Amino acid sequence: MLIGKLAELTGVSRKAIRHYEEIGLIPEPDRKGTYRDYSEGYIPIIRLIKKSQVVGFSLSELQEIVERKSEGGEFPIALANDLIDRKILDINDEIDRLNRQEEALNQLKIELKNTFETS
Amino acid sequence: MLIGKLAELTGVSRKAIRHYEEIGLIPEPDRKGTYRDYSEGYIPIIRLIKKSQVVGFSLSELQEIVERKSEGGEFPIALANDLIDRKILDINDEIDRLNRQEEALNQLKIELKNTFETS
DNA sequence: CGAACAATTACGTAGCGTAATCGTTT
DNA sequence: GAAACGATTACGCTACGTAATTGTTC
Repeated sequence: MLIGKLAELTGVSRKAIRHYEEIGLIPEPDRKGTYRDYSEGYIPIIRLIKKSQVVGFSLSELQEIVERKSEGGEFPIALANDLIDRKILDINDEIDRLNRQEEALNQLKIELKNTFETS
Repeated sequence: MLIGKLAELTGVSRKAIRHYEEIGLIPEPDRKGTYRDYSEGYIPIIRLIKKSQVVGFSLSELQEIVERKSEGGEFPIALANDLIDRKILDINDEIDRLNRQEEALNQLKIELKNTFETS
């Protein structure tokens, strides 16, 4: 199928799909003339990338998993679990950071009030 | 003072300071020959930028406040309060998003387990 | 041949870090 | 003249969006 069809079926833009190819995340498909010609096998790969991004993974973090999937090997469960566990830790760190930012902002509000309030 | 001194006094890199100038966040300083020559007034401005970044503000969000400070006008309290309130809302949205991501990741772990576990 | 689709650059986004090359001040 | 400091490009990073221009397939 052509790139437009793959984009439609996966909900991922043509530009994004070409981007994945450019950075070596997915293998280069065959060409029908100058047009990229994707096999059905690309559908689950693109979908996996999309789903993974939604839960916070960057494209570089997906390299190894996607590679193995593209090679048709079995899904690397242990690796996936490790990535997930690390990502959960990262997310919690980020949440903590944001909570501290919020705290600091509330402090700032109070300081501004005390400094400028005409009471 | 030269840029190295300003960088040292504020804890902000020379490159960052030049960057603020490039994007019009701070006014162009005088030159002593080809060297940038900063007045004392730049110190609080650079420090304000740094502090604001720590609590989550982007450089573009600081444009208006920094401009007024550079012009020597009085500090725009109402504007600052609005920015802070909006930022707090943004942070809470982001925290919610991260919590949903974490939830999704935990779901994913369970699914992987159910799918591949040899029990 | 025209409609529909695709291909290939290339710039923009945020905020600088990191060279690389070269001029300046003491 | 050397040491120390500064200046000016320009590329790198994240993940594509958005043109702009041009070729291709039916």
